Amino acid sequence: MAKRGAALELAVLGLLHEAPMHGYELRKRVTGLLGWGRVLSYGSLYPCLKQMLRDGLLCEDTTYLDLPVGPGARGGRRGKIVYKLTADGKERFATLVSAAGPSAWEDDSFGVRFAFFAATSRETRLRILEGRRSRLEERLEGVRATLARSRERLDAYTLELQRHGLESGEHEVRWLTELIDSERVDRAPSRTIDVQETSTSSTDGQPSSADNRE
Amino acid sequence: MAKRGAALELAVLGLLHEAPMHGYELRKRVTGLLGWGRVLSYGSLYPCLKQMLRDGLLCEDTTYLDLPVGPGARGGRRGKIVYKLTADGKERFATLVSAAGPSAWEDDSFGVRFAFFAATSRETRLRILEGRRSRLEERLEGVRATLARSRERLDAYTLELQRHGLESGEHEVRWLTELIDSERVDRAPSRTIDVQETSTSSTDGQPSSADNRE
DNA sequence: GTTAGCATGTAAGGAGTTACATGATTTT
DNA sequence: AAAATCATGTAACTCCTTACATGCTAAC
Repeated sequence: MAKRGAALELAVLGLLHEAPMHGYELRKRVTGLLGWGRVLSYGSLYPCLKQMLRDGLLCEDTTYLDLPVGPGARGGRRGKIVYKLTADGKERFATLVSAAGPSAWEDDSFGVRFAFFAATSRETRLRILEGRRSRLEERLEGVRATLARSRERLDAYTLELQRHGLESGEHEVRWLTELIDSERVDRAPSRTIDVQETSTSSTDGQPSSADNRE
Repeated sequence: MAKRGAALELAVLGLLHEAPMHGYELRKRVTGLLGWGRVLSYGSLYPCLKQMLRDGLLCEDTTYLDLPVGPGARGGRRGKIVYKLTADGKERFATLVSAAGPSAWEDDSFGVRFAFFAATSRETRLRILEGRRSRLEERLEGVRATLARSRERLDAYTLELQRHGLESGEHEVRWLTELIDSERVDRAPSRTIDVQETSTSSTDGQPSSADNRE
C-alpha cells in the first residue's frame, strides 16, 4: 500500500536535493514542475513522503508542538516537518536520474525527467531525447498510415483533429532534434550540478543494464 | 462498482450509433479514437458494457454457442455478443454529445468530444471550442507569469521546456481560433447527422443549465 | 496443424483524486 | 477579529491497467 509512482519520487528527491522543505512547499514546487495546471494533491504526496521515510530515503527535522491532551484531542506530537535527503536518498536520486529507459520518455514522466536534466550526464540526456524522438516518430507514422488508409471514411472534424495532432507531433520532433543537436555540439560540461552518478552507464555499445527498472 | 468514465461511455454510444458491434471491434474503434498509441483495455471496456446493459442503454443480439457441460467446464451460455443501442441509449448519446461544460474541453475528454462533433449542433461546437481556448489561454498566461517572475532562477533546460510548452499551447490556440472562425462563417447545417438533441441548449445569454452534469 | 487474429471475460492492484478533519500563523 | 494561507494528514472512491483464463475460426 501507498506505493509511490517513480515520477513523484524523483521529483521529491530532486527538489530536496536543492534544499530541505516542508511537505506543503514540496507540493507547490512539484506542482510547478508538472505545469499545465496539473496540481499534486496532498493525498498523494503525504503518503509518498511517509513511505520514503520508512525506506530511509528521507529523514525528518521537526519542530514538534506537543499538542495539549484535551477532551477529544489525542495528545501527541504534531508539528511542522522539514524533510531532508539521507545518503540513501541521494544515491537513489543519482540512480533514478541516470536511468534512460522507456519510462524516462513516456508522456507521464518526461516532463519531470527533463526538469532534472541539469543533474544528468550528457549521454543520459541524449538517450532520453533520442528515445522520446523515435517513440514520437513511430506514433506519427502510425497516424499517417491510418490517415492514408481511411481518409475517405472520416468526417471533416476527425480529419482536422488528426491533422492537428500530426502537426503538434512534428513540432515536438523538431524541438527534440534541436536539443539533440546542441547536446552533441556543445562544449558544456556533462555534469552541471553536484551529483555523482552511478557510473555504470557510459557511451559503450550495449547500454543494456540501466535501461529497464526504475 | 464498475462505474464507467463519461468519455468511454460517450465513445461506446457514439460508435454504436453508427452500427451494432462486438465488444472486440468496439475496443479497436475506441482505441482508434483515442489515438496517440493509447489503447483501451478489455478490463475497462467489458465491465463498462455490462453496466450499460444493466442501465438499459444497450441490448444484446447474441449468437449463443451453448458450451458443452463437460468435466471442469461449467456449462452455460457463451457466445459472440453484438451490442446495439436502445432508445434510452440514443437519448443518452444525444444528452452527452450536447453537453458543453468544462468536462467537454478538459484534456481527457476533448479528443472524444471532438470525434463526435458532426453529431452536435453548431452552438455546442462553438461553446466547446471557445471553452477549451479560454482554458488554454489561462494556462498560457500562468506559464508566462511564472516565467517572467522567475526567469533568473531557472536553468536552461527548464526554460527550454517552458518555452516549448508555450509554443505548443499557442499553436493549439491558433488552431482552435481557425475552427471557431470557420464555424461562425460557415453555411454548413448545424446538424450533420441524425441526432435529435435535447433542445434545451441554445444561444441565449445564460447557458447555465447544460453546463455541469455529465 | 499451427499460428494469428477473433472473441469474452475476471481478479488484483496501481496511481492517483476529492472530500473530510484539524489547527497554527500571518496579513488585512 | 476575520480572512487567507500555512501545515498535516486520512478514508473512500475512481478509473484504469496487467495478468490471467478460456476457446473459436480463418489463413498459411
